[in-house]
Amino acid sequence: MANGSKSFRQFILGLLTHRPMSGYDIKRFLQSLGWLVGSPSFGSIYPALHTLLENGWVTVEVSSFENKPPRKIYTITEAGKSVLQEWLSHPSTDNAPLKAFVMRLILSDRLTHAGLVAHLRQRHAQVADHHASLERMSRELDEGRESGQRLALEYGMAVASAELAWLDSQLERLSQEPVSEDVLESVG
Amino acid sequence: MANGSKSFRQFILGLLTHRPMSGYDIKRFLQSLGWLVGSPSFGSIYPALHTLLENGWVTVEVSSFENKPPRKIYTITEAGKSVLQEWLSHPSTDNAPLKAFVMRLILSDRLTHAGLVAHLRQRHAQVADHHASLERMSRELDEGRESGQRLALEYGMAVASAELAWLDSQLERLSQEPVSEDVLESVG
DNA sequence: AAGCGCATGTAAAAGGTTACATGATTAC
DNA sequence: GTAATCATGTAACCTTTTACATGCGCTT
Repeated sequence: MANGSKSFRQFILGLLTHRPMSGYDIKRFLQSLGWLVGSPSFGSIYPALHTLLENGWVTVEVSSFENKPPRKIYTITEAGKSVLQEWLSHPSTDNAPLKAFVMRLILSDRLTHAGLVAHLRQRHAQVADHHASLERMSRELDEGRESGQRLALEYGMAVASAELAWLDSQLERLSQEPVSEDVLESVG
Repeated sequence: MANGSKSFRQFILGLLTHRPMSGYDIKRFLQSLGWLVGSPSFGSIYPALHTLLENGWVTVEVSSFENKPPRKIYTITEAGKSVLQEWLSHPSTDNAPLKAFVMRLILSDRLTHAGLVAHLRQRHAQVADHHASLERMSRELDEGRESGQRLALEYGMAVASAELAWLDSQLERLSQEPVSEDVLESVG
């Protein structure tokens, strides 16, 4: 494929469902999100937008806004919404150039209730595996030796535990909450 | 530089201070560590080892071990220990191809007590910034709108909080614990 | 008119994965 | 003898960063 990875273009396309944005807007948004999704450079953002445009999934409009240099505002098209929905419908089996879990979480407005639950559950399973792996390594490690490695394992387990707790609480909340109209809608 | 990023070669070199390993060993070790540091492929591990060898920072020994196919065991040299120490001595200002914090944590055996504290403190400051950024975004977000984004922010804050708590507890422990001989030694 | 912040763009280089090729050893 | 696991290696490809180049509009 031409420019940027598929999942990255998909994510940008998804962001444009929130509101029309320029490349600069996207950069700032991702920057403030920090390492939750990473902070891609302009060198990957602009080409990705060009590809989305070529595919007809977005439209551009140059907008000179209040004494500011002209900006290119990108808006998602119906075709764009359609392919996005198609992408979001099948769960991400592929690997994650940017943190796939958070990307999908940010776009979870466009997921069904069941889709969101499935996504959280899948993550829960993965993190539980990860935690178990670290715990096994920790047991196999000699007492006293390689204190740095032990420190890293404890760090990993602490973070994984917190993530599992959060996922549990969200899944709990989702199981109690009545299914709202919002999350049932698929395409806007 | 020739093969692999500098920080990746540095990390591999550091792992060899624990014990001599083959490329295969390194792969399995990183695999069980999961996404704590990422799981680089053989295509990046072997070339990195070759570069370390060319620089004279490691030596190889082919070892046919108990009915198994021959393996190339890499051992760190004195020159290797020297450059590793040099790398570890100045704090990582540069960006992180693999998770720099965890990499350094795993190698923290070779850090001084003060060096480890500094490393944890630096991470603490970064995570605190990150958390503050997410909190600010959360406040700026309209109620009810963009529920996915809010979910992602809460996720990020939950994980960041847990990390801060862990870092606090470790820094607390390190401030109480008498400085041991182990962590004062720099080169073995 | 020089400088700065905003904004877009692109080519080259770096970094890493995928896919393939090779070969030894054990088990069937 | 052939399949499976262990083990090493490499080249082509993909993605992303780095480092530039460009230009508008405001301020001094």
